[in-house]
Amino acid sequence: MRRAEAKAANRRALLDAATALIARDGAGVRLETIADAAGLTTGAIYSIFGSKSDLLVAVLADEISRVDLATDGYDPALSLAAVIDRCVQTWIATYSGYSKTQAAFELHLLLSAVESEDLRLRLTEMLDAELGQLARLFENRIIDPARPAVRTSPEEGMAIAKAVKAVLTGFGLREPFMADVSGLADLARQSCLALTALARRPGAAG
Amino acid sequence: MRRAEAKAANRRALLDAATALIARDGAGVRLETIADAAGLTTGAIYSIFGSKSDLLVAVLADEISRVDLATDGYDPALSLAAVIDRCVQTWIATYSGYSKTQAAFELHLLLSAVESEDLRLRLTEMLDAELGQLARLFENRIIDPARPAVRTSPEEGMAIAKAVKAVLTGFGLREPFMADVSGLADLARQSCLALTALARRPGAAG
Amino acid sequence: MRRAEAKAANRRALLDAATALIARDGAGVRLETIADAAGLTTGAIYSIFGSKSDLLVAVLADEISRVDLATDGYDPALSLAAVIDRCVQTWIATYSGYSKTQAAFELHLLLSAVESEDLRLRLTEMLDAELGQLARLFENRIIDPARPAVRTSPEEGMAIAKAVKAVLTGFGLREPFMADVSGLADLARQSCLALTALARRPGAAG
Amino acid sequence: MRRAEAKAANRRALLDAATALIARDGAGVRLETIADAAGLTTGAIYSIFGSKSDLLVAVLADEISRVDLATDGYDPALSLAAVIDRCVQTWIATYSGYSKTQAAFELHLLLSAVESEDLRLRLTEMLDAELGQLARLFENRIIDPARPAVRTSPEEGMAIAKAVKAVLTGFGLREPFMADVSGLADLARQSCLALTALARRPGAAG
DNA sequence: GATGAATGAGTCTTCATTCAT
DNA sequence: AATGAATGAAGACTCATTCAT
Repeated sequence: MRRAEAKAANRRALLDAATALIARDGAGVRLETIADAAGLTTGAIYSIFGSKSDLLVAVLADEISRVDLATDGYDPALSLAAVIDRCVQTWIATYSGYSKTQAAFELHLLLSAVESEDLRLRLTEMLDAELGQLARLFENRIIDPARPAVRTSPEEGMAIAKAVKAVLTGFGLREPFMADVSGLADLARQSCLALTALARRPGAAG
Repeated sequence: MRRAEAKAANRRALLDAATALIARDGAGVRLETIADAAGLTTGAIYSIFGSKSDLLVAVLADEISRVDLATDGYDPALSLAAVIDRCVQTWIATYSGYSKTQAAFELHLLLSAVESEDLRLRLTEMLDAELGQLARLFENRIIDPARPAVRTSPEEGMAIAKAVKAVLTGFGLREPFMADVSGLADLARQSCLALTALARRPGAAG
Repeated sequence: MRRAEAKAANRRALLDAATALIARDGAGVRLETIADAAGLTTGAIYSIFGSKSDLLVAVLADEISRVDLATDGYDPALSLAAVIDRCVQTWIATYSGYSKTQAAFELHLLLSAVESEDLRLRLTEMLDAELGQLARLFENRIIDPARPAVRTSPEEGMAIAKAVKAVLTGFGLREPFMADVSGLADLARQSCLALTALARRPGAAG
Repeated sequence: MRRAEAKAANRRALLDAATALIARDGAGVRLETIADAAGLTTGAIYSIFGSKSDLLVAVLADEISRVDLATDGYDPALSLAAVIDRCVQTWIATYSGYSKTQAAFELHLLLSAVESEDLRLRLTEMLDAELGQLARLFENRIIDPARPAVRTSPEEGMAIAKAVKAVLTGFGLREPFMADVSGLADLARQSCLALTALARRPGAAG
């Protein structure tokens, strides 16, 4: 089984090299650059992934699966705000932690997917799955600690998931184009927390 | 001065053609395609703009200046929520109105800006100016109609401007990758309105 | 007659600008660069010269006519060596005097003429005329001061003219590609003087 | 090692095609023309040489190395005149033998080298090496058969080398621009032989 | 399974030239 | 006579992809 092991190792090396290079230079990186960084050749990419597009998809899936892990094991007793806060913190830690390259990475991939129908469809699938996970995290949550019986509906969970993702994506995308980024992470956090309003029922306001 | 007029007309024709084509096919469009659509030749693009990169910048500036016009003339008496609502409505009308092409257009431009340092710098400048306009729109606004004397500070105006822009950008970017987009515009609107929470002072909550 | 004067002035300005720029950048210079340097536009070049090729010919003719002037008025009593020496001195003074740009200029023109049949033919004509002048300068000259009656024949004059021109051209062409150019002008001079041997008859050696 | 062989063969085919085409059409030849003539594609040129400029350098180096071979194995006992004569004969045989194309070829390369700083520097290096070889060929040679002990110094060898090269270059360059080229090769030969005068010491004349 | 040399389609850019003003 | 905006043909270079080894 040496062959299989070697192939898996090469696969991982290419994935890592691609992730780092896409984050730095965008999805426009040359395959040769990626192959060189992984100590292989472009031919290996075709042996393992089949095409550049497929490599991008694999890189994206790999990245999303890492984030997915982070959405596991949230205490069902946490309030909506607390869950949102943890999600955002995780997101910020994940993306800012890698000194902005990770945020750039996702943006690069998302944006290049706009150009490719093939990539777009697969990405839609993956993002939808991610959204579903997030939505489940946000449903059946206490909205107002003063009224613990009132919980978010699945629809509200999905709405909040979409909104949270949009906010994080938006901040991530805008960040490279902002002259003053001080306090931006905190603003992103506050903005996400403000989204709890999406679950606040008219009747509850009284 | 026929010459100047002709040049201005050609410039506009190229700008319009480029805007439409970038929205449809991305910033990767061939210059010849743009030139053909404008009834001119690639040489004209170089005569007028100097390079493809400069054409992109011009298209972007042109587009932003159109949006700028939309931020003029807001009644100073409007509440924060009302102003945000109007902004979002304008944005939705502008971008959704063009059946997704405009959103795609901005994303395409952002994409190419991420790849090009030159473009990124100029875009930063333009977006900063746009953010400033928006911030001024949101400052000194009534937060809670019940207490008309309490107004948003310039800092809050800027924070809300950044957040609103992030939300709209995020929804715009995510939209092409969502399986179910029904009610998305309304969700975007509600999300932006939720951002009024960014101006709600701790002391005011009591 | 203002028109004619202005045209002549423009013609001269373009000629000077072209000469300087070709010497610096080669015959590949853009017409716009030349026009700019002359304070005119490319259209003016077409009004005055008709085409780039014609401009190059005009520049060349202009340059040769300047050198022609230098071949006038040589004392018929001078020996062959003395005449050669004066020619070389003049050449060196002319070309080195302009801090190497003039030599580069002629080389640029000669070399670009290799590419264009049209230019080549006209250049052949002009260089032939120049060669004829030079040949007349070298014919009927005293070869050996000890035997003043023995003179160079017209054929010898032509042969020496061709050889002198070849030597000067060769040094001029090689010069930009030499690491050590110290003493090169003197070497060129000595080489030309050595060419007097072309007129030394076998019988004269005894 | 079939791969390496194939690559070497392709390299040679491109070099040969480039040499022939540059001689015929100048350094301005299209890469596609060269590739076609070699039975390859432009991509191969980039794979093997990296750029057009590098191809030109390779062609030049290749050509010079061929001439280098011709400077080997000269009998140390030959007199200066004899060595010069052999060099010139070789040169004439090489360049005239190819019915003007080789001369044109070198001129074309020199031309493009004048325009490109990069090429110029590399050419300077190569020509300097060539000059060194030639200089060694001319040093320690008998100047006057009557006085075999008197030999050329290294400095004289270098001076003669420079002069011989200049003469040959000059004749090569002028040749395409001469109306009457009959006897030109012989004139070039006689001119080079006349350069032995550069080694004739004042004291030796008595 | 990996190599890497070669492919070949794709596109930006340059610039001599034209011509309406 | 000069302007300068536009033309349009030409050509270098890139890079994802293929395939014989």
